[in-house]
Amino acid sequence: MDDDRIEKILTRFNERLGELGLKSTRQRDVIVETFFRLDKHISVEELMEVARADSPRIGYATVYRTLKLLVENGFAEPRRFGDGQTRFDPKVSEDDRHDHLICIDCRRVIEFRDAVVGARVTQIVRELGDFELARQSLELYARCQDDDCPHRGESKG
Amino acid sequence: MDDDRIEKILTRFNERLGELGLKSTRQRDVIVETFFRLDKHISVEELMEVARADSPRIGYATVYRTLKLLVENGFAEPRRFGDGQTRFDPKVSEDDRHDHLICIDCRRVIEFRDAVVGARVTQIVRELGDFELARQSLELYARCQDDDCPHRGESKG
DNA sequence: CTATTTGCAAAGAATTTGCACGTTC
DNA sequence: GAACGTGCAAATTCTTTGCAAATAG
Repeated sequence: MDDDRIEKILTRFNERLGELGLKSTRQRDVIVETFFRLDKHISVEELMEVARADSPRIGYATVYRTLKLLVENGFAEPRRFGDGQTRFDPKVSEDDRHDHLICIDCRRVIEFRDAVVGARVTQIVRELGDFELARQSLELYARCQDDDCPHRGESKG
Repeated sequence: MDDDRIEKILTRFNERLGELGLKSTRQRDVIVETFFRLDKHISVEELMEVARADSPRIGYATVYRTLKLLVENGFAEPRRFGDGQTRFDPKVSEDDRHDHLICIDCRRVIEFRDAVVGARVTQIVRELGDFELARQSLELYARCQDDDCPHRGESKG
């Protein structure tokens, strides 16, 4: 993601913090910028590592707390792909929603966007009753048939 | 789920164990029967508790290991609804797939079945390349507007 | 100045593993 | 009786929390 866009998101986030009576801090800025710069479903560990290049004393707690704020305010979506880790996907607007296909052999993750599913989900929510949809996630677990897929054919999941 | 169906599933599971060179045991039988009798996305803790009514000395490790076997062999699907726990849904056949809507305020979980999403997923997988779909999961996180929903309007997720 | 935030270390929660002993095939 | 499974406790991993010191508004 380019710097301009990141700056805009950061501004939006800091405005939101203001509304909530919370403060803008150097650490939060670094974490948020790093998060959007990396721009993919990233684990806390990966984010920490990169953020520490900027601010070496940033702690796990701060990263977890900042990610929580991002999620609660619609700037990020948590994802679980079945290895033990929670990953986070940046979310700039509703339009940039995407979902994932995960190879259960090689753990490769492929993103895809699909309007049909999105439209149908809207309909389903309406049919189920009076709900306000906050976020959604569709994960497809599959085996890729690539020759370079390690453990090919081993898994049974 | 009725006893007849459960017995059939248990037989299928034990046959599968045989194919893999693994053994049928009293504990596995109890866990599998309990799991299908409860017949809903259940946590390990809940399953343990009920299974122990039958076999008081069953341990967590055995339950985790048996659930893993069920998942690997297509008899169960792991689910994560955003509280810390993994839940498991029984899966008898492809036809009985369903997905979930989770209220982020009251944590109520509503199941739904939708053929449109299912059909579209098949198509998406084909378009993405050479994959063999193993399982899928669609979760919708929403706020219910019920008066008895606790924490109504509090969450920001 | 006061309330919020940070970083650290400790606590907590969920899950996995090592191993001596039991059980199936 | 050889191989696999069980139960326990300890270990691991991920995440949250308590608190004294630092910082933002």
